[in-house]
Amino acid sequence: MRTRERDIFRKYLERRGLKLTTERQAVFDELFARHEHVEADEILVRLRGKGKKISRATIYRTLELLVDSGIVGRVRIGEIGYRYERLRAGEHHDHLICNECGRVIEFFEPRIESLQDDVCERYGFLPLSHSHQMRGICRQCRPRTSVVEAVASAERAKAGRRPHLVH
Amino acid sequence: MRTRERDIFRKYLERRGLKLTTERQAVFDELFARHEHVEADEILVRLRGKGKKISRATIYRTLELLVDSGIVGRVRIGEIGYRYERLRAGEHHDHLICNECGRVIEFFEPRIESLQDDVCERYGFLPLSHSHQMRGICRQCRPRTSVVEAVASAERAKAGRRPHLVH
DNA sequence: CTGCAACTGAGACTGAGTCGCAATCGCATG
DNA sequence: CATGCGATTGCGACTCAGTCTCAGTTGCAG
Ligand SMILES: [Mn+2]
Ligand SMILES: [Mn+2]
Ligand SMILES: [Zn+2]
Ligand SMILES: [Zn+2]
Repeated sequence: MRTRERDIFRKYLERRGLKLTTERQAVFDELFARHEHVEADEILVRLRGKGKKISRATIYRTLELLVDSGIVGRVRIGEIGYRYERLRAGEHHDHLICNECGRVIEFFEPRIESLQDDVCERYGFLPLSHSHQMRGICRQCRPRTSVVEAVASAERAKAGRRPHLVH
Repeated sequence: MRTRERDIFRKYLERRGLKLTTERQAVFDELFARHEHVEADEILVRLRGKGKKISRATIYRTLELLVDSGIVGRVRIGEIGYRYERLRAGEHHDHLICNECGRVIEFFEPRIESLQDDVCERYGFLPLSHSHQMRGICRQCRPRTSVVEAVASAERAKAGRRPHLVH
């Protein structure tokens, strides 16, 4: 399984004169085992839990390679740090993030993508990448959290760790 | 000047039983003096440069209040840390960020905003905030950096600090 | 004037991510 | 098999934005 992306990775390493070591294999396998948004240290504990011996530095170094090769995405989901996710070649998506349960919903809206290009053209800007995410309350959490309560919740949170309400 | 936002801030503090101290005034003034995307430590050195005595902790604490009050925005422009910008009440914008010169261009595209709501509705998601930014090469940097060179540049950068090409 | 909660500065602390380096590996060559 | 050599790894030190603690200060209400 995942031979498609494994090939891309192997070729990427080859082209750079790098080696497909067992450590790099292990990180790859862990990331491509299932689709999720996982942080670097989580990968570390999982691999260690499986009895594999690997260091934190190697995890980070390998993630960098995977991201550069284009088959892994690095996204800011929470306030701090990055999460990594496998990508299917040629596909793209953006994220909805629930402030209550942390759930991550992926979406793709071609009309938004196309309007982005319009905007860039308007400014003579050559787009190379973008990140677009919305934060709020997901379907599962909505019944429990009405609109007014959501605002109140944000209000309350100001005492402790407030959800990242940029803009 | 900026009495509109200053009033909002004052009322915000009042409602919470907090005080409008000289330190908080100073941070407010520095932020609202001109429109830009500035980091916390930059505010510190500027205020110190003006002979004001203020601590880093107070800067951060005040910025948190300003963001909570809704008159200041906190954005991730670079790879690390946040930048702060004054906001005009009721207005909103997103960002284009140049990978070459760091310039930040603000844009607002109502059709994107509206499509965002469509997407959220599709998933039963209640949107509370969003962040949307595109990275690439700005008009000023484009003549010097052709499309192919931009890719090559990204390629080259993989050795050193690569530009944040998420997705 | 007094009391008390809000504030502040200084510096210790946290935690994600990076870096330097010595030991090791994988492989090609003779 | 021995040698050479760049790539790789683990370890731990390090960085740096941001947070926290705490003791001393301020400012207002009673
Ligand atoms: Mn995703
Ligand atoms: Mn802006
Ligand atoms: Zn949820
Ligand atoms: Zn530029």
